[in-house]
Amino acid sequence: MAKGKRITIIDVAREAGVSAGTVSRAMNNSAKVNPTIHRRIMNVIERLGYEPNSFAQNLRGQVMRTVGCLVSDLSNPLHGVFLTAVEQRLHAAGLMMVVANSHNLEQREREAISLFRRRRVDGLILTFGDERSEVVRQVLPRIDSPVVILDRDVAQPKQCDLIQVDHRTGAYQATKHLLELGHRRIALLTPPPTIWPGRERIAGFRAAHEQAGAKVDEKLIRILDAATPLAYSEAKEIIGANSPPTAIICLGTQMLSGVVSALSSAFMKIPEDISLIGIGDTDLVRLHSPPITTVRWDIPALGRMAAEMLLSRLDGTTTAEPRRVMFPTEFVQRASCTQPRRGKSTTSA
Amino acid sequence: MAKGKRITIIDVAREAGVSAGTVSRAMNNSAKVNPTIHRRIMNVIERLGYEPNSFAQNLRGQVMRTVGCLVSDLSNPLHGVFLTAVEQRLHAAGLMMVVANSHNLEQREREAISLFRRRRVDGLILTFGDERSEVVRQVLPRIDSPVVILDRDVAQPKQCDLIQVDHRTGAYQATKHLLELGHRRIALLTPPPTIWPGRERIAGFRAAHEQAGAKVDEKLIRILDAATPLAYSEAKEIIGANSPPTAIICLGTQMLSGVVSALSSAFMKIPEDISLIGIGDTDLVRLHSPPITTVRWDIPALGRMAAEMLLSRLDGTTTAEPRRVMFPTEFVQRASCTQPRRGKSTTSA
DNA sequence: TTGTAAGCGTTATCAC
DNA sequence: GTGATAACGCTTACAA
Repeated sequence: MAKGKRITIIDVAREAGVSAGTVSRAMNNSAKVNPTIHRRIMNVIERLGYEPNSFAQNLRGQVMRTVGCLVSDLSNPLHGVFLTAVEQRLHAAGLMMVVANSHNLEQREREAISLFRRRRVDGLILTFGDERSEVVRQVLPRIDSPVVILDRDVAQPKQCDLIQVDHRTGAYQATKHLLELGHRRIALLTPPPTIWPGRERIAGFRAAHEQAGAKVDEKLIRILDAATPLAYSEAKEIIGANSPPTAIICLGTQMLSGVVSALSSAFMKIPEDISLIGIGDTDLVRLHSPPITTVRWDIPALGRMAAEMLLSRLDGTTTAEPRRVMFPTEFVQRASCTQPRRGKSTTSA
Repeated sequence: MAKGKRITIIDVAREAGVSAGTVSRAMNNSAKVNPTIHRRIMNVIERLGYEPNSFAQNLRGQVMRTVGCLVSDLSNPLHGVFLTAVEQRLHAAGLMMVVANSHNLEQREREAISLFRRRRVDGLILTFGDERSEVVRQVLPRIDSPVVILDRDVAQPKQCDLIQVDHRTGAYQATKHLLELGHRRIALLTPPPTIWPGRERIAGFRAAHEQAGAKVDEKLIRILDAATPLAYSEAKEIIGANSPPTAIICLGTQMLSGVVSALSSAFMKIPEDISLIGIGDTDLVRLHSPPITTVRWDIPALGRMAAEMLLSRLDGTTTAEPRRVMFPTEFVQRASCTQPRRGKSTTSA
C-alpha cells in the first residue's frame, strides 16, 4: 500500500511563494489575506490538486464533521432508505456519513465502534443485534461522543438518545383486525424477543388476543432471525400442520418474501385460503396481487429524526440528559385479509 | 461540538508508569516488551477505554486501511447488496468501507471524492451520474489512490480499473426473446444513453431488431432517469397510445415498480394483455404473479470483484496499467411473456 | 498583512 | 527493554 508523496500545504506555499500559514489562512478565510496573494494561492491549489490532510487538521483540534452509522445489514432496503434520509439531513448540516455493516455479529459491532472512535467521528447512530451483549454493557457507556440508538431497549448513558418504533401498537392493530374478521388461529412470525422489536410485537399480539378473549396458541408464535430461507420453511411447516392457522402476521421484512413464496408454492390463495399481514412499504407489499395489508412506519422520517437528535447534541443545544422517543407505526389495510373460511374459523385449539 | 479531553497514549503511559513509546510498542507488538509491563499496559488501556487516534497514526505514515465507496442511491436495494458484498470482501482483508451517497449530483460527487481524499482513504469505488462531467474529466485523473469505476465508460487514468456490466447482451437477449414470440411493437424503458447502461441497452435492443429484420419504433424507446413516479406515468402513456406495444422491456430497477403499478391500475393482465420483461432479481420480480422474466446479473459477485480489483492494487500485486472487465448478464425466463394477441401482433407501425 | 514556531497524538530511530 | 526525541501536515497565537 505504498503511496507516492502527497501534495502538502508546504508544496503549495513554496509554489505560491508564501508561507504555509498564509496558505492555511487563505483556505479557511480565517484572516485577511492580500486578495492578489489569495488568488495566486487558490490557483496553485487548483493546479496542484491539493487536498488538505484531514488527519493533520483534526490532530490540530478540528472536529471531523463525520457521523458513523452502524447497521446490521446494508442489503436490507429499509436500512438503505433509513441511511439515505440520515445522510440527507446530515449533509444539509455539513456532516458526512460513514456506514459500517455488522451483520448482527457482536464482534463486528465492536470493531466498527472501535474504528469510529479511533477516527474520532463526532457522533454515532447505532443498532445492536443483542441488547444484553458485552458491547452494549461495556463499550456503549464508554463512548464519549453523542449516540443515537435505534429500535432497541438498553440503558442509556449520558449523551445517548433512543428512538424506538412502536411495534407493540402495530402488532396489536394487525392482530385485532384479524380477530375482528373472525380469525382465531393466527400465526405470528417475528424476530426474537431478546430485542425490542420482537418483544413488543409479541406483546401487542398477546394484548389483542387477551382483549378479544381469544387464546394464543403458543405454537403459532414463531421466532426467526431475519433470513428468507428460514421463513420459507417455517411458513411451509405452519401451513402444513394439523390445524393450520387461518391467518399469518409476518413481522419481519426479510421474512415476508419467504412466506409469500411458501404460500405461493403451496398454491394457497391470498386471502381466500389464508389471510396475510406483512410489514413495511416495499414493492413486494404494494405490488403483490392482492396488495398486502401491512404494519408500516415512516422510515425517512425516522432517519431524519435520528440525524436531528444527533445534530442537536453536536450543536450543544441539548443537555447531556438521555432522551427516549417512541416512533409511531401505521396499520395499512389492503386486500390480503378477509374472513376465515367457514368451518375452520371456529375450530379453536 | 465540544469534546471532553480524550484519553491519549500519554495518559496510558503515565498510568502504567512507562513511556509513550513503550505503550505504542506494547500495542503494536512491534518490539519486545517485558511481559509483566505488557500486561500492566493492556490492563490500563482496558480500564481507561483508550482508543488510539487514527489521525495521529496516519499522520505518522500509517495507511488508513479504508476504502471509500460512492453510490448514487443508498436506498436502491441493488446498491445495498453490492455494498454488502464489497464490505464483506474488504473486511476479510482488514479494510473498512466508508459509504457516501451522490444522488447522481455532480456537486455531491465532487464533495464526496474530495472528502475521501482528505481523509486519505486507500482506495475508491465510484460511480458517476454523467460520464462527461467535469468530475470525471478533471478530478478523476488527479486521484492518487487506486480507483475502481463501476458500469461506466470513461477514460481510465493509471491505477484506475473499470467493471462494466454487459447490458448490451442482456437487452439483446430480452428483445430477441420477444421478437421470437412474435412481438413487433416492443417498448423499451431505459436510463439515458449518456451513460453506459443506457447506451448499451439501447444498442442491444436495436441489434436484436436488426437481426430479426424488424423495425424499431423510436417512439417506443423511452429514456428515463431512475425514478418510480416518472416510470408510472410513462408506462400509462405508452399503453394508452394509439398503437400500443404488445410488450414492454423495463430496464431500470426503480422503474419496474412504476410500470407494474401502471399495468395493474390499467387492469392489464400480464402476460395475456401485455408481455413484460424486467430487471434484476428483486422480491418484486420473483414474487409477482406471474413471476417476471428478467435480465439479471450477480451483484454480490460484482461487489466481490470490485473489492478484489482494488485489493490487488493496494497489495501492489498489480501494475498501474488500467484494467477493463466485462461482467456478464443472465436472461431469466419466467411467466411474464407470451405470444402477442392475434390481430395485433402483425400490426406493424 | 505575513512569517515563525509551537503543538496536536502517534510511531520510528536513536541512545541507554 | 526502555526512554527520549524527531517527524508527520496542519492551524493558530504571536511577532514582525
